[in-house]
Amino acid sequence: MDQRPQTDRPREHALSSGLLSRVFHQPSLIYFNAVATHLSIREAARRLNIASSAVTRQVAQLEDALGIALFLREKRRLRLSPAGEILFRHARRLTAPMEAAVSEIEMLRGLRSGSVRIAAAESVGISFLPRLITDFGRHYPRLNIDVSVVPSTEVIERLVDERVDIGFGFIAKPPRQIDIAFRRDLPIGAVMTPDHPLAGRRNLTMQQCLEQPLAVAKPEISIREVIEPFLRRSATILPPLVEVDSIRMLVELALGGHYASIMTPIGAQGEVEAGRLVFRPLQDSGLPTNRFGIMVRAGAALHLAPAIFFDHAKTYFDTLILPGAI
Amino acid sequence: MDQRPQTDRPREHALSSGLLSRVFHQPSLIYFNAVATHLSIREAARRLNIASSAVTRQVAQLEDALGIALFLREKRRLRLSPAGEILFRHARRLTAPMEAAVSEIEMLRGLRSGSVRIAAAESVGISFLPRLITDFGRHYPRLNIDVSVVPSTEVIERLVDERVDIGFGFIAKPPRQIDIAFRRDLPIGAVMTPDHPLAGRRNLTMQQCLEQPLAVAKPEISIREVIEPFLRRSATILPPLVEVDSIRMLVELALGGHYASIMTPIGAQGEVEAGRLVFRPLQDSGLPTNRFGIMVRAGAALHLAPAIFFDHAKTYFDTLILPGAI
DNA sequence: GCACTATGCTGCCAAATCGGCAACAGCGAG
DNA sequence: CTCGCTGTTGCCGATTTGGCAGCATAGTGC
Repeated sequence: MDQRPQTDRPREHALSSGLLSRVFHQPSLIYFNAVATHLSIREAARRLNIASSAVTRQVAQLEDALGIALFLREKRRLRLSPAGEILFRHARRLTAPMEAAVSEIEMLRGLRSGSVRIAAAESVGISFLPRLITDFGRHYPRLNIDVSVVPSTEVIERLVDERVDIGFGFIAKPPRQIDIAFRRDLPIGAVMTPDHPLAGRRNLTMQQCLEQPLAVAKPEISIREVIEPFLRRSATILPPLVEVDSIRMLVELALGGHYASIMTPIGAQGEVEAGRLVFRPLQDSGLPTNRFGIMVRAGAALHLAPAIFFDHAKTYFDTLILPGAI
Repeated sequence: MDQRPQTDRPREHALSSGLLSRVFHQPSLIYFNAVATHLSIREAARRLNIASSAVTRQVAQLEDALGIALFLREKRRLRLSPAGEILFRHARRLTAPMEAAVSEIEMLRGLRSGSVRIAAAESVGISFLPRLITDFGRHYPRLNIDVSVVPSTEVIERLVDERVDIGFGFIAKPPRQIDIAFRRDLPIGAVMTPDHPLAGRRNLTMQQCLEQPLAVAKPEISIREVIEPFLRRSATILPPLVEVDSIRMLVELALGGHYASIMTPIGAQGEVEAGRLVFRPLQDSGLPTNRFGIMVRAGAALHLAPAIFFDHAKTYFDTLILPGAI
C-alpha cells in the first residue's frame, strides 16, 4: 500500500469554530452548550441552523447518559440546573485545546503563516540551530524565521525589549523578566587535538592547562565570567593567553594543535565526533557547569508561531544528547 | 409543561472512562486517540471492541476534515505524522474537563461520596457558613462536611498540618504554605446600640471610642493584632477595657447598651440588619482593613469534594454583599 | 376574553452515519 | 512458498441524526 502523502486531502479553507466543534464533539454536547448559552432551545436551534426538535432530543439524550437533568424547565423558560452548570463550566475548557490543535495543523499545512524571531549565542547558533531550523522549516514551510547570532548578554537584552520571541544561550544570572523554559548543564573543559600533551592527562585542572599555550574567550562571552576566578586562582602570574570573541576561533585554534581552548563541548561537537578534537572536562573543585537554556519572556504567552517553534525546540533538545551533558 | 425532576433519569452506575468519551467526543477522535496510542489500527480496534474497518474509516474521515494525514503509513506500520502529534498532544487535554464534570455530577447525584473538612474563625463560622453549608448540602447530599470553629490562628495551623481542607478566617500574615484563594477587605469599626453616645458621631476615631466603655478582642483573636497599635496610640494611659475571646460576646456586650465593641461588621450583621445595633467604621489614619479570606494549602490540588465545596464557596462569596465590604 | 406569537416536546419518516462481515493486497518470518 | 499479520475497501444492516407537522401551554396586545 503506498504511503499516503500528507497533502492528499484538499481542504483549502480554515475550519470555523462551528465546524471545528462538529469534527470533534458529539452533537449532544454542542447543542447543550448552545442551549446553555442562550437558555432557549429555539434560539439555540436558530443559531445552529437546525430544527428545535433535534436540539430537544440531543439534550434529552445527554441527560439520559448522565442520569440527571441539565436544565430546569420552568413553564416556557429554561434555567441551567446545578448539573448543567457543572457541565457547562467544564465544557468551556474543551475549546482551547481543539482550536490550538487546528491552528497548529493549519500552520503545518501552510494555510496560516506567522513569524518567529530568534536570538542565539554563537555556539548554539552555529551548532544546533541550523539543524533545528531546517527540521522545523520542513514541517512549517509558511513560517518566517528570523535568526540573530549575538552574545549571550544580548540574547537577553533582545528578549527583554521584545525584539525577539525566543532566545538560546548560556545563562549566568537571568533577570526576572526572563523565564528559562529549558535548561541543560554542560561541563566546562579544554578542547585539543588527540596528540596534544594535555590529551592524555587524567583529572585535568586549569593549572595544568595554564602550563601549556591556552586560548580563552574574551570577557564579553559569558563563559569567561564563569572561568575567570579559576584562571586567577590557578597561577600567581597568568601566562600570556590568546583571548578571542568567537567560539569558532577557539575551535580553529585548538585544531591547529598548539593551543588548548577552554570552552564547553558545544561548538566543537562535530570535530569531537569526527575524532579530530577531544574534550577533557576540567576537574577543578567548585567549577560550575555552564547552563545552556531556551529563554522566553516571563509572564507573557507566546504568539502561536513562536509557541509552535518553542515546543519544537523543547522536544528537539529534550531528545538531543548534548555532548558531555550532565 | 411540568418541570422535569432532577432524578428522573435513572443511571445507577458511574460512567466508565470509555463510555464517558463516547458521550462527549466523536468516534473519529476516540479512534484516532486509540490508534495514536497503540500505533496499530487492529490493536486499537481490539481495545475498542470494534472492527478494524470502522477505525480505518473514522481516522480517514478525520484526516479529510482536517485536510492532512495524521499517520504515516509505512508498509504495515503506522507512525504519527507531525499533524497527528499535534492533535494527539492537544487531544490529551480533553480528558480532564469531562472526567471532572462527570465526577462532580455523580457527586451531585449522590452516586459518589466524599468529605470536606473546614475550619472557620468564629465570626465566619456563625455568620456565613451555616447558610453556605446548608445551600451546599442541598446540592450534594452525599458529602460529609466536618466544621471546626476555632481562632483564626488555628485555622491556619490546621490547614498547614492537613487536618482540614479549607479555612475561612482573617488573615494578617499568611505563611507561605497557605494560598489565599479569595479575599475581601472589611472595615474595622465600633458596634453599639443606636442610642449609644458614639452612635451619632461622624468620623469616629479610636480615641473617641476610648472615652466610653469599650470591649475589645483578646490578643488570640486576629483583629486584636491589627487594632493594638491604635489602642496604644490613642490614649497615653489606656482606660480599663473589657477583653473577651468571643465575637459573640462582643456582640452581646454591645447589645447591652453600655459598651461599644471594636470589630468588623461580620458577626453582628444580623443585629445590624435588624436595626438593633449600628456599625460605625473607625476613621483613624492608617488603620488597615481586616482581610477576610478563604484559605487552602499552597501548591497542593484539592481532592474532588473539597474542590467542589471550594468552588461553591467562592461563587457564594463572590456574589455576597458583605456588610461594609470595600 | 380572544387572537396571535412564542415556547418546548412528540410522532413519524427520510437521510446520514456507524460498524460488521468478507475479501483484498502487501509485508515479514520461517 | 506458505502462513500470519497488517491496513483498506465493497457491501449492507443497524443506529443515529435531523426535518416536518402538529401538539399543549404560556405570555402579550388589543
